[in-house]
Amino acid sequence: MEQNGNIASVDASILHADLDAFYASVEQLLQPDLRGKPIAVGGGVVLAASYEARAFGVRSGMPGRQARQLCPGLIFTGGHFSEYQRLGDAAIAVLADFTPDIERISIDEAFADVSGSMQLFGAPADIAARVRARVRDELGLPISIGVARTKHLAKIASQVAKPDGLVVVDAAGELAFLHDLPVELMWGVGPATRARLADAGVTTIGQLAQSSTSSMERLLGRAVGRKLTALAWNRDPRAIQTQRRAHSAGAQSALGRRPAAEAVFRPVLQHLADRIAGRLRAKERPCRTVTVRVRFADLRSVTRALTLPAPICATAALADVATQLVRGVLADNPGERTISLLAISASNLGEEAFLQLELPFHLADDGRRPGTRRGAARLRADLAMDAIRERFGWEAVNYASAAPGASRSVPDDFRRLAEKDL
DNA sequence: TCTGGGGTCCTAGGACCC
DNA sequence: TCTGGGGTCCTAGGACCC
Repeated sequence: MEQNGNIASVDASILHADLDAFYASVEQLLQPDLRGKPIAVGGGVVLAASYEARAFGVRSGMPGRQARQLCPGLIFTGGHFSEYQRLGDAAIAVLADFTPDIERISIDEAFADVSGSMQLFGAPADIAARVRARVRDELGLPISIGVARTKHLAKIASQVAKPDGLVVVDAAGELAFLHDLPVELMWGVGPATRARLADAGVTTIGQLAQSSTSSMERLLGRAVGRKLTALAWNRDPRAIQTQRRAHSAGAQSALGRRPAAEAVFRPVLQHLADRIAGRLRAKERPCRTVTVRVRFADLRSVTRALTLPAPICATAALADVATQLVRGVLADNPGERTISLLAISASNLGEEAFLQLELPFHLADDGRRPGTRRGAARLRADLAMDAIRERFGWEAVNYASAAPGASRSVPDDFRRLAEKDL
């Protein structure tokens, strides 16, 4: 179109593509008798709800019981985990046929910058239409796309486009499009921020734009206030990040109501540590900081972190540090005798291959002295286990002290869908 | 008798160093 | 002896997103 690349760059050329009600749509694709019906993926909690179910007020994250009350005919289904992964990847691959500049946000969502693709494939709006048609024809799934000059606006546009739609915001119409919308459509405005803004009389993005940055900073804190005013004027030129590595890896398990006893929490921590440490070893990214979270029966939760002098990636080392931290939490909260959730997170991840470290550090029983010989033996055992799992599947071997499937929690296959690349 | 599980970023206070 | 400031790392908690 234009000879000058700079002119193209001010056009609306960022796409945000978002598969609609993704897990629910996959189930309706695989089970044709469920099409047109209110369905939910999950059980104890709704992980995804079809649009037919959303019409009754069913939302993801909602307890299953409440969802059933809102929608008596609701059908719970799910379980095609490998199909979720395959179809999510396939949809992103369609996008990748039009541009290499893709930032994948999750299994069902991605940004794409097509500013360099226009000579080959036409205007961004045409590219978006072709992506939608191909995902529908080749995969059988509905996908909504927003097109705008910035990521944030493209994201809002795709939300407005749902379900199964396309919204293009051209450069001249940005603020007119934005300012009538409610503040909660902005990335970063959740229940707490929405309530604070409402108390100040701000419910639309336009009203937020009319407020001074300093008043928003006082109301919401420096970073949030500054960010939201920038977003309200569409002054947020963040670039597509094609290569993103996670900064932490974690795992958690809801327990129902269990006594706060070592015999209860130790096997759970062992299992969580096993899952996390296996990922760290697979990507050769040992961690230096270990954080645990203990949630009590009343849903109050307490976190405790420890940063080690050297990185670790042995399952037993991670489990031991986590156990000591949980002991500390319980000792400091003697009134709490019931726990409802345990979580471990590993952060401060190294870039170096752990195999090239001198020897893995292990926090000894006195909490200070490195037990390097023990650590090396533990790591060798882990690597042998990793190799067996690589060949025969994750369930083929286990630590005797771990608690596989300890509660009626989500299957590990499902958990893996949400893991980000380390 | 049931409020999941994987992440990111920000804030505030304290320790420590220069 | 008193006084001051900036930078970095760490910890605990909170809000948010998918």
